[in-house]
Amino acid sequence: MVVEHVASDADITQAAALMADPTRAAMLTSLLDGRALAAGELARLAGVSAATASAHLARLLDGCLVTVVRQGRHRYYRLTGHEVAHALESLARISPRPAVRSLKGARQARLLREARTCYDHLAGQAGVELLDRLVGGKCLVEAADGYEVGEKGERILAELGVDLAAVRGARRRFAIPCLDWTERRPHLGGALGAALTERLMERGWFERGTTRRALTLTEHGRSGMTAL
Amino acid sequence: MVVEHVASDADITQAAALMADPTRAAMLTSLLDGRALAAGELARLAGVSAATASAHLARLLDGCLVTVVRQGRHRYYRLTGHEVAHALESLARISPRPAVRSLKGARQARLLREARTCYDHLAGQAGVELLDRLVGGKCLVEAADGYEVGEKGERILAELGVDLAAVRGARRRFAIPCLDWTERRPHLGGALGAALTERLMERGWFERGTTRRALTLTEHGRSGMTAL
DNA sequence: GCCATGGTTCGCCTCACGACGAAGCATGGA
DNA sequence: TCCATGCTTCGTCGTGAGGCGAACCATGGC
Repeated sequence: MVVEHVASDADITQAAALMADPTRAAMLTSLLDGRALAAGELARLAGVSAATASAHLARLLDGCLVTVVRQGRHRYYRLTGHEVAHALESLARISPRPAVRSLKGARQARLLREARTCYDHLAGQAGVELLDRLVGGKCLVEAADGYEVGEKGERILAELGVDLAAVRGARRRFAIPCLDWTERRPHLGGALGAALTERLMERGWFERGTTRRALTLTEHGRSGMTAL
Repeated sequence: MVVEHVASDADITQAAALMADPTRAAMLTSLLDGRALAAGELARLAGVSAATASAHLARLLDGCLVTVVRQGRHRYYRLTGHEVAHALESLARISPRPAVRSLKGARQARLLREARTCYDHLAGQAGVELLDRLVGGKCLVEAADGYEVGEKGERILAELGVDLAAVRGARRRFAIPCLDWTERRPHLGGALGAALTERLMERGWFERGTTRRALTLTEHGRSGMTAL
């Protein structure tokens, strides 16, 4: 009899070891807001090669810290659940400085939930609302392969500056529902989602926050959104 | 710009790395109940040599996960604060099984708080109460070097089967206050604390729990305690 | 069917970490 | 003063984890 609490210890070391590597920690903290990110995106964020990232993601997957969803040729990784996020936060809270950062963190998380970019298109509460309004107003109609643009939609998108012909020409799915991981409902992804987001940014509907992927809906954007 | 959240990441990896090693995890979980344990005790619990344990403890100290108190030739290590305990618990909660164990853990922690052994003497609520009663009843009186036994004390200790002469002959401090890390008040340590605890166990005041260091105060013990 | 792109697998290298024994300090008791 | 004990420091060794490039699958668009 050498060690007590054997079972607990094993669990702790397994999870802790997965979080102990800088590369994996960068990946995990990037996923902290609940989004799902593609493997390549995570590799870029962590600053490692695709091969290295793949190995790390496989280990995180094996340790049940993340789950993966295949979507086309992408694999979207996401934290398994709030326990993982919770553990990451409690670890970050240890050492030098105390509670100050946690307030900032909570505020930042809230901002990210309100509106953010998901890779290159709008997500968060605002993203989900936008898709709701576009579909509800028959601007977009569900199609076999995502969404198609209705008559009213063509007019509105043109007004917003979206070049539909160019969007259709992109080497990319046209308009697809993308599951929003904080709202658990879809927002608009695909080439159209990206182009529309770009135009809305240009027209001042949103402003970039401190985190770069965090967005805030401006007054102008709010009135534009309700007018849809 | 490669990695976001740089500061957080660093903190996470540092703390996580310290918890990721099985030896350190064993030490940390042994300290989870808030006690302070001597370096040698931790080495034994983790199943490593004194040299190895020393190196690990130095790292834990450096990472601010534990603090140390020198007491004679012993060095008592203890978790820095509840954040550390919290992080350990949240890590243990990840992976395979969900909440079931946490209930068991909470129960066990409560049992340990009520009564336990601190190396070889009584600690926890019962340990603190015992010292309170012994001092309150003038069985023990404070001395320069801890406690001395009063007239009434000699009689009572004899009744309980404590061989005072033998205790005084031990190569060890006679009777000292030992800070109880869950109650934050002293219980009785030293040779007398150990001998008295041994006698009380023999007389059935306490029964060993599942964790071996956990004790439960029996009815017999309860009446004996109040009669002091 | 062909190419471009996103991910994974494979093989190799490096280096940091953990383990131990022996030796070195400190403390406390006789 | 001397010894026993508790813990740390030092030197050495072995293993394992992380990093990369190249080659290998899978998917989607033309």
